[in-house]
Amino acid sequence: MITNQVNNIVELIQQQIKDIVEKSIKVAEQKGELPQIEIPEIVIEKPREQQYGEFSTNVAMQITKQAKQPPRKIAEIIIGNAATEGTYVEKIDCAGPGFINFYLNNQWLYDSLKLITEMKEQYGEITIGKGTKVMVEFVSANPTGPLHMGNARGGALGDCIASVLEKAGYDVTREFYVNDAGNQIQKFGISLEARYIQQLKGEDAILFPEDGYQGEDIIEHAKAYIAEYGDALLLKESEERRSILAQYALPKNIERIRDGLQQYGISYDVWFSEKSLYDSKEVERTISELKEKGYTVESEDAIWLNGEKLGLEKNEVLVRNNGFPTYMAADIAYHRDKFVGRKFDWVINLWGADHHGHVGRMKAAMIPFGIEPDKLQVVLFQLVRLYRNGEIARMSKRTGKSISLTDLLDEVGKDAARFFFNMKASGSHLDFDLDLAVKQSNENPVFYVQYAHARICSMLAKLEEEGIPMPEVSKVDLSLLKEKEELELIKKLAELPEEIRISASTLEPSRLTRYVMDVAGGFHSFYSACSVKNAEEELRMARIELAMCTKTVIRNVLSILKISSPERM
RNA sequence: GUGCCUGUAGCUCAGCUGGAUAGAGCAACGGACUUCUAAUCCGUAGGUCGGGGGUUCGAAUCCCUCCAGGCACGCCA
Repeated sequence: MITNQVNNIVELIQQQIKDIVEKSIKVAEQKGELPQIEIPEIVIEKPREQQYGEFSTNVAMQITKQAKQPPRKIAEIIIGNAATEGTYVEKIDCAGPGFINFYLNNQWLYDSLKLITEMKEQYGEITIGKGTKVMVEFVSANPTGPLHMGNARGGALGDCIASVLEKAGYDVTREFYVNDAGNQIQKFGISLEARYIQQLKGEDAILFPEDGYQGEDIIEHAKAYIAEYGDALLLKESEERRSILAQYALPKNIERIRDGLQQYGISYDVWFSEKSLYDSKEVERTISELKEKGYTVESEDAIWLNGEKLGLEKNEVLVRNNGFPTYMAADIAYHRDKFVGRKFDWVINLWGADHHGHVGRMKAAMIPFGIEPDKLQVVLFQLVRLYRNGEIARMSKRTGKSISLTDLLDEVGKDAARFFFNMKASGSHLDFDLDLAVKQSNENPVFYVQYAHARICSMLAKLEEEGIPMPEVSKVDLSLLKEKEELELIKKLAELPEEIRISASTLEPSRLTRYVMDVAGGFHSFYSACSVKNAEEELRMARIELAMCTKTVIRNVLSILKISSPERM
């Protein structure tokens, strides 16, 4: 049944079932048992209850009106005409109000194990992306200070979304947009200047701007500059002084951000500079194009994006009355470049939920350039609350400052951080329990999963030590695996490609985190119910094969999440 | 005030393109280590799916309304 084309057995079976149903309906039409039916999209689902088989469909209920017969009757007719030869389907019956339930023979499970053994680290890879060029832009933190918890969640989410899309066959580019131009860089310079003067001439020498960056890191930059270059800037014009200080500190901050993300397991394909959009006149060009196409209005000495024409609630300023473009203008130019300049077919942005107001505007702003707005997709994630000792934690234990990504990594480590941020759907609020993340106990799901992997490794090592030969899949009789725990575990393993498919299409890698917890649980149950070492030789071989496949699946999922798979714990 | 997100077991969350008796982990309680790692396993208990209305053969899921929490409504980004 396995061919090189098949990499998702669950999908294959669902297709088989759809074919069975469609053909059966056609046959029934010919026999006159059913009138001509416009067959709807056949939905195959997994029944909650084991007793209802592996898959079920509700077509009989969907076509009740067309068939002019009660659903159970229709189901009986479909079952009566179903041809299951050459498929994994063993039995079909009808239950409840008219569900058609499909029971499979175990061969699909054994074939899945063979598939895992053949594909190894590639198991789980599918081709639904068909090489589509997709960009995932995430974190894109302001380089005016350290990375915070929002960046940490966005980083874990964005990176894992990118990985999942790669597994699903997309051509993925990870990008960081560096906001190295515009207002906040001005503010950065003003803040640095104030700290610089305060360092040299005392706290009261200059009033620190109310909307300046308050962080300690600004003071540290000022001190570092003075240590390196002294007080010569005091003699310069303010504007030049600010610019020099900003240009001094900015690269340092970007470097720190890069290092922090590297520690976190994230590396980007592209670091895209906002400033480059000004330097290349791309912002200007974008604004004139909007103007030419009639999407702008001018009033109060400013140039506005015509919101009404784009179905928006209000107009948005593109060029201020002082002649400087807004962030919005630069962002439109940036996204135009993603599609028009760099030819991405699909662009995914990860933004904190506080930016949700910006989503509709940006998508609409693509229309003037002939870009389908839905090609720009924004994944919003809710913000993070840290808990320590059962209370909201705002400050770092070590530094006393607000908790940065680096602090988090120091405190809980990369594995726990990435696991926890990917445990919940992006849209749900996240309470991050710092105590739990480092707890080495069964309360901590990271350890639960990693322990399953370590347990397999150690078991296999022990068997090898005792001189027990490792199996060759072609010689193993997998059909010996028929204990409940064995079958449950294999079923889980067989679902990986389907889990990847769903995670990719919903952009929810959290699904995989929960999946790998299930796999680990399945293994632990198998482990305590079925002895490998003490099984009769043939069975032992099959069980070793199952354990090795489990190891492969856990590794593959953890590697998507960029979490380590320890061999011993 | 307007818009968006969230509300499911004691806690943290799945399920939400409508389907069969609403699921999982943790916590609680009771069991299992002379046996391949007990960082584990097995079992028990736990629910007005925020409230109320509606649509439907059927609603946690769709519509309306109210309540609670978060966020956004800048010539900030």
